[in-house]
Amino acid sequence: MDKPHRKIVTRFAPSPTGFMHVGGIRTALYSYLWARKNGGTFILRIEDTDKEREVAGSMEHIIESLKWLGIDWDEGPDIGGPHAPYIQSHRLSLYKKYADILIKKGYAYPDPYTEDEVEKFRKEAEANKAPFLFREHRPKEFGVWDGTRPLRFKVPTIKRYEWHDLVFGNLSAGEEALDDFILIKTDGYPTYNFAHIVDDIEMGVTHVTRGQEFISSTPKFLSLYEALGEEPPMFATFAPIMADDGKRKLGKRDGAKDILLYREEGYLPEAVVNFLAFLGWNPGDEREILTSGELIQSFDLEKVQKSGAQLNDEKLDWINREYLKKLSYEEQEEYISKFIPSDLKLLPQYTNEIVHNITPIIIERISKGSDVIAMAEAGELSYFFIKPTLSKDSLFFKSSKIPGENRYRILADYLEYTVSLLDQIEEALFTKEKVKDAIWLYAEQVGRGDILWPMRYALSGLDKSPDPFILSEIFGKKETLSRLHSAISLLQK
RNA sequence: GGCCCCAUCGUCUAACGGUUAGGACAUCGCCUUCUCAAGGCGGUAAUCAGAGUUCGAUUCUCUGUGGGGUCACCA
Repeated sequence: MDKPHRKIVTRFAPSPTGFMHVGGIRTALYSYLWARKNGGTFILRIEDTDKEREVAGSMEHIIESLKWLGIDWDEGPDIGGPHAPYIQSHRLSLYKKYADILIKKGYAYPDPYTEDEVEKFRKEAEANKAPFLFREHRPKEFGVWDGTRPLRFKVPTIKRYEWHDLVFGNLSAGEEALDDFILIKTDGYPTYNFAHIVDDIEMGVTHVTRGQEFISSTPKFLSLYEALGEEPPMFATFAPIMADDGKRKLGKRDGAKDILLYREEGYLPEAVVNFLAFLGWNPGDEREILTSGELIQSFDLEKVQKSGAQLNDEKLDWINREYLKKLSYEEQEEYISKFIPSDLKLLPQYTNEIVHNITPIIIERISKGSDVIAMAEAGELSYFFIKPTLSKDSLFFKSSKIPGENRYRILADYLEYTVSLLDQIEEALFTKEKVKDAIWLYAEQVGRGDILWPMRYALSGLDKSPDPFILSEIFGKKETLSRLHSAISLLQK
């Protein structure tokens, strides 16, 4: 392995056509990790040469997405840099300069055909089941380009190209992959094919990371580098992230969602980064949870998977949970309070102390990234703040093991005795251990299910909830007894 | 249709040509002395098919099959 003598420069170059989803983010992440691993430069460049498809606000949205994930860049549209500007539409004179060089060298010419004529050629090729090649219709004489016609590249040599890709290894393509593509459109903007190469040359990009869809146009890029007399960069191509059925590249139609939605759903940025890094790469050992520092250290483009990977939401949930557990207590508290619905926050019962107390059990109960929201919506959080509305039927139903006409009175008696036991505990010592000790002997005698369920239900009002001991501790003695009394009086009616 | 690429448990993946094919998520079972969740322990589960090379193929070669990409004044 020879050491690179040039500083490594990578770039992420999205076009501002909407939000970022996992596919684009993963490409950005790999590019970023590679630059950071090698102490190189990571550039953010905006490729806005298609004014038709551009969506207003996309650039800001992309920047926000990357920042949320902690992916930062050394040069970019927001921070500038030695190769500014970093927005292609602000660099038109540069593309013109390169176009003139190509014209001078005889490697560019105005396309003499109308769009309809070109379309006809394309149809003919299709009818003959042959790939469409513009160069077969290349005019004998090149006219003078005045900007009213598209400027086309004249492929210098028609030959088979072979090149090395960091991910895919040795690749090659035949002559049919080579064609006279458009450099500058009639609207004056360069095409991606032209602009990205000019920029990569100008910005000194050493490693081009990109999606698999660009493999087949690589010979065109290579021949353009050749015509310009420039050394091409290293390529690292990534297989696409696949949709749920594993058969199609994940697209916005398949539910690929805005990466920022993950933030709203309660996923931590570190978890999303960890998850995406592992979608098509792994450190080669059995670690699954890697901090971004460890990711940078272990990352290797050559170990990136060649085949497309499917999104696995459950694994994301698991990773997110792991990160949630790693947060400090204060961070967990902050995280939880962000997801408590605002109407609950307006209640007089809502206090920082309660949030503080419920944090560990909420964290423990989160099984999905979006569970916090789900719990909030289902009112599962609210029982900490609002005294539950109980019904006699629920108590009866769940405690049906107690037979006979007197079951309500029996239950009430149980709860009364529970109250008397708890009442003996000092308020300051009202911990889950103490409560458990006090209740347990009694519960063993009476029947655990019979007594623990009504107690838990009286406290939470829910079928499924944390155990009654932890609930008692969180509510405190006063509130615990008050809730038990409410249940008793209901049963005595 | 031409060209290019890919192929290990359901999913993400590991394995100098020699491993009882490993791990993680999911799933199933047990434990965690009431529920749910979390946690602990354990189980089920894979080399696309067929040839060839080799003492020996997940690994190398070929063919087939399946899948993906591409053939724009989109990126």
